[in-house]
Amino acid sequence: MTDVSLYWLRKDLRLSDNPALRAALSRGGCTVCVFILDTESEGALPIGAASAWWLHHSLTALMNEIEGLGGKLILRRGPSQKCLIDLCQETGATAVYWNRCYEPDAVSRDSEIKKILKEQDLLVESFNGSLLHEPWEVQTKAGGSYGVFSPFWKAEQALGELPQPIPAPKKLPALPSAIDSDALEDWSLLPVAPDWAGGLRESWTPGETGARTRLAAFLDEIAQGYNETRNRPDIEGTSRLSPHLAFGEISPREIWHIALDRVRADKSGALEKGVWSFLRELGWRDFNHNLLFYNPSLPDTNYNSRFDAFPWQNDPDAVTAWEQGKTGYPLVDAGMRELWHTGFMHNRVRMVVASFLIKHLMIDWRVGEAWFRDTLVDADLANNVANWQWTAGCGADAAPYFRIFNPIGQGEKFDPDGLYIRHWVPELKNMPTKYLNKPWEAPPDILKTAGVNLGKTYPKPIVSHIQARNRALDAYNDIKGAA
DNA sequence: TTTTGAGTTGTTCGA
DNA sequence: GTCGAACAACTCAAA
Repeated sequence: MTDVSLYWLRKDLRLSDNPALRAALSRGGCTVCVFILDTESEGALPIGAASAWWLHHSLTALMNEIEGLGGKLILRRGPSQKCLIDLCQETGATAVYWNRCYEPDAVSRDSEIKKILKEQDLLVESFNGSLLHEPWEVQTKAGGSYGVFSPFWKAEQALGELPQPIPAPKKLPALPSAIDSDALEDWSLLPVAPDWAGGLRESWTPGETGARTRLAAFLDEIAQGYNETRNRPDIEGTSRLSPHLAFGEISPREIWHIALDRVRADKSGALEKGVWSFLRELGWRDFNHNLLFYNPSLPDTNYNSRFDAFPWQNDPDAVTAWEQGKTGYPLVDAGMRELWHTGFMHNRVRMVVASFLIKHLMIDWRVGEAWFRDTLVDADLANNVANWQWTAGCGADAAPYFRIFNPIGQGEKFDPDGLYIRHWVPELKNMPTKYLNKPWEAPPDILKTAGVNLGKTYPKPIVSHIQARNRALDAYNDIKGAA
């Protein structure tokens, strides 16, 4: 009679550099891999439609990988705790392993499950499979948690070398007997009618192999110029690894090692600067998870309570215009349409559209956060919430409030030839570059030649930039002295 | 305990 | 067109 171990997958849909999987396998005997679709546990967030699409394809890729190694991925749906207990009974498992999650609801759920399973005399172990360093590893000299990025990053780097990645297993033991598994198709993670996923299919390859290909392409072609190209939505200048990271298809520690190995092998030294800027973004990812871990109310509460008095506007029409990419500001609209079409938006444009919603429209950052979480393939609570609060000015280490992005200037600066705007806002594609970001200033004959009829073929701006800017500055001024 | 230096991503205005 | 300063003080983290 061999021991059976359970490996519970969550945000770690990969075989490489997987400490929980290694622990389960190293116990010998048989390892049952299970993914649970949990929409019922306390605090379980409804998964966004774009993320659901990604999850479906990531699980498909993972199932193929596992079967290729002789194993099987078991799918179950229901409250995590019940599914795990059922599976232990069905398989006779005596140990359960997982890689840790850090969101408040996941932490409390997992702690409870660990306690219950241990009470049943099961061996339970959890690991870090998702962060460079876990929140409690990076501490101030006084033993507290960091609220400012720079010292956090400095302290994190001072922790020393990260362990080498764990190689993927060469084979996975077949299960001794048949174990019930849901069919992935029955989870209905894909859109049926209408099938809006065409843009996603063209843009992405979910799964561990897709993640590695993306990283390799980034290091080969993009990393060297990353410092400059990262700000350009009109060119492929970023890594686009965020959804792969969000689902744990590649570990940040493995990215770290692969990238730094490339820097060391590069005699010219041209890669170093870009790669370090990129790795710093992994530091931000850790920082955001750290913030959420120590501030569990971050998703719905201003980190800086002074903003509790901010006069957010209730304006459903403005929100709809923003969501649909019909604000009349071409860069904002391009970004929102890219998001809707591909489940992604370039980082520079995310800042512009977020600033626009919060400051020009004075809509509560939580409204934008919810929309992003529902539509982004890389939707991640910690990153999303921390970045929205940062933009609003109420977050940790936040942007100063008077930093209000000018949607016109940002377009002229970072999409200088208008390629990005013309792609996502095709009704403006014949506008001369000079007026592309401000079609309302174009003379009538230019508009006519470009086939643009403002208010008909493309909206007039829903707010005036200068008036909206001044209104936002006034509102900030009003809450300045608030407690 | 007090002091000190520093702090992702911008815009506007006036010289 | 380019450049520096103003925009706000406040809080964090370390010495």
